[in-house]
Amino acid sequence: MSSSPRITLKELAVELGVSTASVSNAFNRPDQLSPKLRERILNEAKRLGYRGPDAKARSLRTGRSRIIAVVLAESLTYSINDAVASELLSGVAEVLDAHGHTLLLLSGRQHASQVPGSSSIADGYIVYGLMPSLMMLDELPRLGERQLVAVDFDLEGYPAVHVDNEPASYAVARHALSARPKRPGIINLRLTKHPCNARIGPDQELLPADRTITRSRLVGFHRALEEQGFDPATVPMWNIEENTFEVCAPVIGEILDLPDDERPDLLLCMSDRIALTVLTLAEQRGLRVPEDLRITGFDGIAEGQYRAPRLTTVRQDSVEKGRIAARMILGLAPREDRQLPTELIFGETCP
Amino acid sequence: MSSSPRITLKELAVELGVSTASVSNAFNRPDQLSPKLRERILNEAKRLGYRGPDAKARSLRTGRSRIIAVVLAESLTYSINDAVASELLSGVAEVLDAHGHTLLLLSGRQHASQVPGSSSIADGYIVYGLMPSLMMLDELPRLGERQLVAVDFDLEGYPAVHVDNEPASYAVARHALSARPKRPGIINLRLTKHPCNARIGPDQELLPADRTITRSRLVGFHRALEEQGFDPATVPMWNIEENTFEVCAPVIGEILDLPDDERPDLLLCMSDRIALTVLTLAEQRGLRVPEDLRITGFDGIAEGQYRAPRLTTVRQDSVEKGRIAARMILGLAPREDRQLPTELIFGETCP
DNA sequence: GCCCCTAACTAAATCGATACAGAATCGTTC
DNA sequence: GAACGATTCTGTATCGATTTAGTTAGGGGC
Repeated sequence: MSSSPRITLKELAVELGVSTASVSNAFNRPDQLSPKLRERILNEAKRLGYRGPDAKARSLRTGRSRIIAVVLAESLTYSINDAVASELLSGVAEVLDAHGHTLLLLSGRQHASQVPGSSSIADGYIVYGLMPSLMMLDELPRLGERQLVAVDFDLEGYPAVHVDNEPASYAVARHALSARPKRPGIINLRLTKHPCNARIGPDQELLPADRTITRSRLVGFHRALEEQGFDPATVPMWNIEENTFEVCAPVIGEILDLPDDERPDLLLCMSDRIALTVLTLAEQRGLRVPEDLRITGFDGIAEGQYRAPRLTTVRQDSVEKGRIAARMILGLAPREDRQLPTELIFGETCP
Repeated sequence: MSSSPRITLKELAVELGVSTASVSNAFNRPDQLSPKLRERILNEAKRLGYRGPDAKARSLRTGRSRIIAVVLAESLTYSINDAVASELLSGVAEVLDAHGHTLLLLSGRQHASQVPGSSSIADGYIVYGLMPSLMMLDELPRLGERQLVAVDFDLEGYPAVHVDNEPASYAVARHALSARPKRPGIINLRLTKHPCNARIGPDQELLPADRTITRSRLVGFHRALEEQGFDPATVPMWNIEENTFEVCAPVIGEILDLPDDERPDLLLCMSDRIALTVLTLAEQRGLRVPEDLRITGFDGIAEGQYRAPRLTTVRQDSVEKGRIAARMILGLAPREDRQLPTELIFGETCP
């Protein structure tokens, strides 16, 4: 209502003839002053329209803001819409909410180009799936030691929350290969060092296995392939840069339009979004799933289980990942690497 | 890396033998000092691991934080998962992102119980669907004048962003009634002044029509009903307190379990979530849609259009609502009430 | 060589609170 | 009534930057 120059704690103190300390205490530590004075202060505050201690000043003085930031690899818009990312956010939000903290969303992209340090208002950072490349290596030393948790990637010196990507992708690939497909193929997600939205040639440099989840998933796929007598080096791979239909579709279209004797009859996909896009485009082309083409995903998003055929995939509990990361950042859980179990889902896209 | 006591701008200035003003300028106004000095400062900053100006201190001094808060009526967890709310967020995020702002998520519930003013760190507030009841009337005077935009409800003195709820619900109801159902019913969403998750009796007090969108929707339904010769007072109504399957299901179960001659053969629902729950539960009971039961929704969420039968509903562009609200808060659009158009979708649940 | 103007830099006030150490007040107890 | 401890309250340094007004240095014109 009143847009008049905001009144400050000090002015309120002068008005009442008490010290600023008492006014501060009236709001923050009721036990430090008499109930009578406290009430007088609170009444006068209400009368003058004092909004309570200014959060900016308080956070400067105390060093804490009760804000936890989630730094997202992709744009905010993407992350809010992406099923997996929003599950993570939901888990984080649940814990923060319960402990009186609020959630600040930062996109890794923007983060990079912005004025350095613009983000340091939060008490802690949950970094989700940021590539270790990018600006992160420059940017991260800015953050203190105990205020960062990595999710779905590894970062030297900070705790990370993962699922067991390698065993999980091994398991799903092993299951898929048990049907003895002739021409398996792999569709990766953000696996190459440099952006690449196409087939991966032999000379393409990949991200290191010990830092990124997608590389771990590939290791699992390869292990299963080898076990079944395939030479992983000869199994065709494609790379997708962004986990959206729009970005996936062209690459997948090319795969499906290969001549019959070159087109894979099994596609191991690194995300459900990719797998669902394969499914949609395959159906459009009149390919039968799973007869002509078997498909597996990774994530276990709801959308994959609604429609028929249901996706064969690995379910990971992203909500729980978010909860754990949030608890770590709030100091409610030990700050140590965590690896969550996954669950194989047998759908109809690869029975 | 270094968890050592963070270095400050002042210490950096002392180290370099220059004034704090120059260091500040080196980061904020390159044109205010010689390139040579600037480079020297930046190098030394990097060497000492100075993270750039502290955001807390800066925001206190400048009065701006480049943070915009979205205050959500429900819990954060709910809002992130809810299709409509997350569309809104996505629109907000898109604009904020493009203009170098970040997004803080606050839940209206928490907001109420927390220390007053705890939220005032943001430069502006987009309040989404908060009930005018609750604590809002107490809490809001805390906020300044030009830093608030209401979405999907009205608040004296602040601009609001809506869709044309009354005409839209009139249109969908009119369409539904053209099939001449015998026993129409209405399932409302958060319409009663006091919580009520059951049938609404004649003595229940409803929220005022001029402030809440659900009440406007009811007005539209009633107008269509009257036009078709029904007395709105005799048309049964139920109320749902939270737009989730779990909360909807019991109430809807009761409706569907009514004896055949009492069970509505048309249910006008105030959200797609409600309508989809009706659809699911009706199918479970072996009711035929639309033969035994016609259903209409409101929102136009994707989920309603994937499955068969597709939902007959009204599509509102929540992403655009978010964009507009964000532009208003950033001062990129005039601060005035906006009413967005909707689109009637003819699905199979009420052909 | 002198004056003046611009560019480069600095000193110090300020943003709005919190929290420490210490002062005043009060009621007990001996 | 003096001594004492607990309670209540105050004065002031401090958090880490930004910004205004002002000072110094450098360069051009005559």
